[in-house]
Amino acid sequence: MLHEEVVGRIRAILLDGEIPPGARIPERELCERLEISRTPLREALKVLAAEGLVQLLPHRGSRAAKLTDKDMRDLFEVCQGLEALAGELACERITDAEIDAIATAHAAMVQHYRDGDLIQYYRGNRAIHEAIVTAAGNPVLAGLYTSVTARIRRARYVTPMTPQRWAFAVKEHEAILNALQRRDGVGLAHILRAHLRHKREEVLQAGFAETEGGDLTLRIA
Amino acid sequence: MLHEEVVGRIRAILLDGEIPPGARIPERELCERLEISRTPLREALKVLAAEGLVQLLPHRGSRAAKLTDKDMRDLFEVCQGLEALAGELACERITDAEIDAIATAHAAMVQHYRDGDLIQYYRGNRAIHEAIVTAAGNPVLAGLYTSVTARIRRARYVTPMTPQRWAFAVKEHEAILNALQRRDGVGLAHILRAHLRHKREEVLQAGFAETEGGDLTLRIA
DNA sequence: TTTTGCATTTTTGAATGCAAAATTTGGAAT
DNA sequence: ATTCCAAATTTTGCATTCAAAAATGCAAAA
Repeated sequence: MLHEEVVGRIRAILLDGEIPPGARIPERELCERLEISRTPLREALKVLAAEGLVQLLPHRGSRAAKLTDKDMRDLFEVCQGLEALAGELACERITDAEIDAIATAHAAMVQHYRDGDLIQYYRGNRAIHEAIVTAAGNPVLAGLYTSVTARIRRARYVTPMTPQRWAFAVKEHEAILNALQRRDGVGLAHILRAHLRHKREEVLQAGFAETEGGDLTLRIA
Repeated sequence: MLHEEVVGRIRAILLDGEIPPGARIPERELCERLEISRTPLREALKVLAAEGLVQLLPHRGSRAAKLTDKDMRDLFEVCQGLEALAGELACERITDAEIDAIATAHAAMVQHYRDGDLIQYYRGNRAIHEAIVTAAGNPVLAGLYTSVTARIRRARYVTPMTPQRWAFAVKEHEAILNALQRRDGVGLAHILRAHLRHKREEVLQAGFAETEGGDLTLRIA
């Protein structure tokens, strides 16, 4: 198994919440499970620590990183900046085909909204944001975005989605698609920022309780 | 020696250009020099690879990362976004004392400009930008900024600084300080973006020739 | 019953050793 | 002289091993 693959698999374990935030990472167990020895495992853990997903305590092992409210706020702030930048760049560089693909994804997402399928809605939502970042054509930006969103998602916050908020989010997405189609970079940046600011407010207001055995289910309040 | 220290020392070696971009990283030599064995060294190299300073080639060792023009462009673009964000946040959060400190640093930098001391000027310049990022009060942002600027600086580009360009850069810095003092976040963001865009154009135009034994001296054309 | 000090066990962090892969070297054939 | 191929050497990647640090458990004392 290649180094990058080891990193990827542990990252997945963390993102899936299989090892909850704050929990110790059992080296021996992971070694057995991944069928590797401690050396490559530890190399991977150090990389993930640099990414912010793992916390290394000298001589006291590693833990799955636990985010504070402040961390969460900071991450959202950066994410806003990255998405706004991506939106501006995307408007300069996106192809018609890419716009069409996003429009299709948008329509599918709206259908999930109408169906009341929150999980599929979130999935589609994410795909759209990622498509915009990809369309920006900047791998450095894409890398940072992936890393930051992973850390946010890692904090398995569960905001109770209200019908009003949901409806509003969909409206915002209409505006996002519209700005993209008009290739209005500045406008898109503004909308994306506002969109994320709202999301952040919801999340922080809900307290995104990062508890050990926290439940993962998406709720509709 | 602690893990973080090993990473730091190797990073310094790379940033100093002691191992030039594209050159192989001699594991054995570095081990002897840092007086550590290969295990911790390799852990550090993997972390630096995740940061983008080192390139790992499976079964073929590691090299100091070499940036293409595209990489450089991407890094500058992201840097612009990060600084703009930092500027906006800084205007919301900066204290009077911090503004005073930056004003002092600015004055010192202008004096270096008048003295024609390019090295000191660059040093002061960097300090100001870093102070703005710090004033944003967002460690996540600060971390990304550090990492991105390190990679840019790593590409020891040497733009021949012309008197006109230098004078213009100083003018821009006056505007930066002014916007900060007025706490005009949007304005500051714009200025910072333009400032970096100009810098990028200079660098890319100069070709930032990333040659093995490239000279490190700062020039005034 | 709770707390403190010490011995034991476990776990971490690093060095060494070994097998596999790649590079280099040397020689032969064209 | 050049090119191609095979052997030798070097280097990589990982498993194992070893020393040190921290956690645990237990007994004795308050």
